[in-house]
Amino acid sequence: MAEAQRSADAVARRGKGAVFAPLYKQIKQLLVEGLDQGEWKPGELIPSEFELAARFQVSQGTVRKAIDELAAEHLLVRRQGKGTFVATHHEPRAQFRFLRIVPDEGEVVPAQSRFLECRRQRAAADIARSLDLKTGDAVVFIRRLLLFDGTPIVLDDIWLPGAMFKGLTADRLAEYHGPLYGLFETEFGTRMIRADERLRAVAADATEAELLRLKPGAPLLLVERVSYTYGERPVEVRRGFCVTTGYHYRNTLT
Amino acid sequence: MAEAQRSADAVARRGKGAVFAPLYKQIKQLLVEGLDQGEWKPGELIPSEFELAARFQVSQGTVRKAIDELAAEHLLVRRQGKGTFVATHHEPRAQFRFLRIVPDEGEVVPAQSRFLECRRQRAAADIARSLDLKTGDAVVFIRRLLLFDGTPIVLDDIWLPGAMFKGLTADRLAEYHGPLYGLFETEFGTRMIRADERLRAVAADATEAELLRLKPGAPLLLVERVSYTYGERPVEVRRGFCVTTGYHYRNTLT
DNA sequence: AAGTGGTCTAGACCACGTT
DNA sequence: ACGTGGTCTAGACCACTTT
Repeated sequence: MAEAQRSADAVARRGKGAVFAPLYKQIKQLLVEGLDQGEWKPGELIPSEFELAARFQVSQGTVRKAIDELAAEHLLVRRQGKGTFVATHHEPRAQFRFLRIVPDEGEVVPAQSRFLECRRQRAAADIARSLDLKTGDAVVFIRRLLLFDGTPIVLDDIWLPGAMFKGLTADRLAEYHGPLYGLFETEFGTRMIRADERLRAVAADATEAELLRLKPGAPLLLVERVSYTYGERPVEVRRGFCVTTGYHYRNTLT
Repeated sequence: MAEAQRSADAVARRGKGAVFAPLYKQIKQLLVEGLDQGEWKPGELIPSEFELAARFQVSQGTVRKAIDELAAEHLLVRRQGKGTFVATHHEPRAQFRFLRIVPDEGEVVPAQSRFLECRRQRAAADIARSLDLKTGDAVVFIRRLLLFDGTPIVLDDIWLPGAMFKGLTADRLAEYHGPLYGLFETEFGTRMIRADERLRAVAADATEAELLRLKPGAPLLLVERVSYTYGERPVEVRRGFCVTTGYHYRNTLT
């Protein structure tokens, strides 16, 4: 593309007072839309950089920069010699990205899930607000225990938008093995890509104490999470009560 | 630089069985060494991309990629039209990078520090191990309260290598205003660039309860931090006891 | 006007994986 | 041998800041 053409494009890209976005950001946005709309599904190979460059009428380097950022955000995964793939919660590398509770010593080992409840209900005001729903809208409520080495360590209460998770039942959960986000991705086409968490220390109430085999009043780490899919759309609220004797929540500040 | 020369370099870069590193990674390493050795100090302007390219005998694009990564890691800060600067804990943008305790509602506001203790002591075994010291080596111990809006919210116990923080006294702390890491950077030439944290819920003991105006046994969020400077060298151990009523620890999973 | 980082392009070659 | 991503270069122009 000639330089004069480039300049014209750069100008054309801005509307009257509209926000300016570099070409590679626009390409990035187009790729996210493709992912969001399911053009390429988790685990699949996306077109090569040159193919995408031809499709979008830009140079390969511009596509590369867009993909670079998407790979940094874990939406895509590059594999040298093979191509670029849509990230999935099923691959081992992504397995522990959202699991921050680990044993003080020893290996990070997959946890076992025990589902206690799974039913449809109407969203309370706070849950509805977090999920961008209206109070009283249908939600799926899940309660489960995470066991490490046979010991219950985390009690999770989870709320999901009912419209998005039709057909999610206790049986479906019980027969599934692997990370919950893998199930959501494969069975319901909803991929979690980001989450905000708020952590607190609280005293265990009677229910939590019984399920986690503690005395009421024992300190628990409460992790309140809101997870987002493509386009910053909230799709999960989770409250995890964690036993932190022998286990901790790990974090790296960068 | 001619392509044949390039190839020769690429081969020359590998020793016998030595690890391969792309040129830009090597440039990045050289820049980190310059930062570590104080060639450019926090807040200062580093040479332009073209100057660095000339110095290291590579193209500007290669220097750019090295700087890109260092900027992503918050070691450098780019400012369009002005140049690239060494990151500092004094600038507002970096102010809250290591402060994760925030009020549930309202603005993130700077906390007030009240120093309770500052003395030299011999390192206990666990502290020594975390700081890469020997048990019994000199360390500086600091105890302080962080107050938000006049209320004590965090009790921090901090250990620093004695050799690195000669001359750090209670008076020095008391007369200083601003983030602790700013003081460390300016007065002791030690810049914190990364930290690992382990979070737990614990019950307040008598001392913690008194200082934080709680009842003994009240749940507290315990944040154990090890901070690192250039080259992954640990330089601080911190144990923060946090009141999480009205405040929480915020985190984003990406 | 001059200097800096920011974007975009085009083309070369290297490293890796598959055919 | 071929196709993919990964690195490196060179040069153009844009956007921002200071002189």
